[in-house]
Amino acid sequence: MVRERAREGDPAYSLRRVAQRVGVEPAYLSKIERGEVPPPSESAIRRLAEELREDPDLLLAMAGKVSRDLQGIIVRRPRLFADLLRQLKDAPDHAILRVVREVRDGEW
Amino acid sequence: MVRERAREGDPAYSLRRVAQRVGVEPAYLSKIERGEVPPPSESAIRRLAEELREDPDLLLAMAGKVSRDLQGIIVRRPRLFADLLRQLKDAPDHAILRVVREVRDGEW
DNA sequence: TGTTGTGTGTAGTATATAGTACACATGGCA
DNA sequence: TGCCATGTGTACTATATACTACACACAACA
Repeated sequence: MVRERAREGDPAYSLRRVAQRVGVEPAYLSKIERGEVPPPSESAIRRLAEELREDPDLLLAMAGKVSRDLQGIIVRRPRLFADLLRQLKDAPDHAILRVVREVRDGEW
Repeated sequence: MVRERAREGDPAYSLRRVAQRVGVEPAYLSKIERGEVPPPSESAIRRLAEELREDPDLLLAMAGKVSRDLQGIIVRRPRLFADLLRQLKDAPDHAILRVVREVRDGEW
């Protein structure tokens, strides 16, 4: 799953070593990387992301998943956030970014 | 699960009849309503929502779930939407509503 | 040339998910 | 008082999820 073979050459990032540190069987990690098995659990993905210094939300997305904490945010105010997301579904990236910035800079 | 016993008195909305129309066993629906079992699948919740004329996103939220289509929106641009949601996590309702309206009224 | 490390194939398994099937007690009403 | 519909308790069950365990073939290198 896009293990950083960017770390190619660095033997510390061999499949086996990474699997060991992340706490899964090497055979399993191998299959995950090649998409031979369905994506692992959120927690395994998080451990992998940390190990590889990748964005957890990104790796989760590659697995077709959404972080539990984001789901929690939506679940607390489902109608509000459902509307928001569907509204922004096809909005260009820059428009969404602008909203993020607006909110961050406390326009409310 | 908040079956509309608002439809109290209307025998068409007895647990058994609703279960029948929704396509689940009465015993199962009974347990769902009393929280005796974990929430049903998204598709069962949707059928229930339609039958009871309730907002699917709301019923899904009560079950601690987020609609697959909303997840799909996030999964396509995880970093953008993750930021947005975390930014809006504690924003007051009216601020979020304002954003929804802004976007709808094409401020981009 | 034997050990060590590499990735991978096959087989199996524990737990969770999402229900079904049937029996039972209760209350109305004909 | 026999019948019918109501909600519910108990006991299963099928499928998916999330892995482990072990064996194998290959390559380097000492």
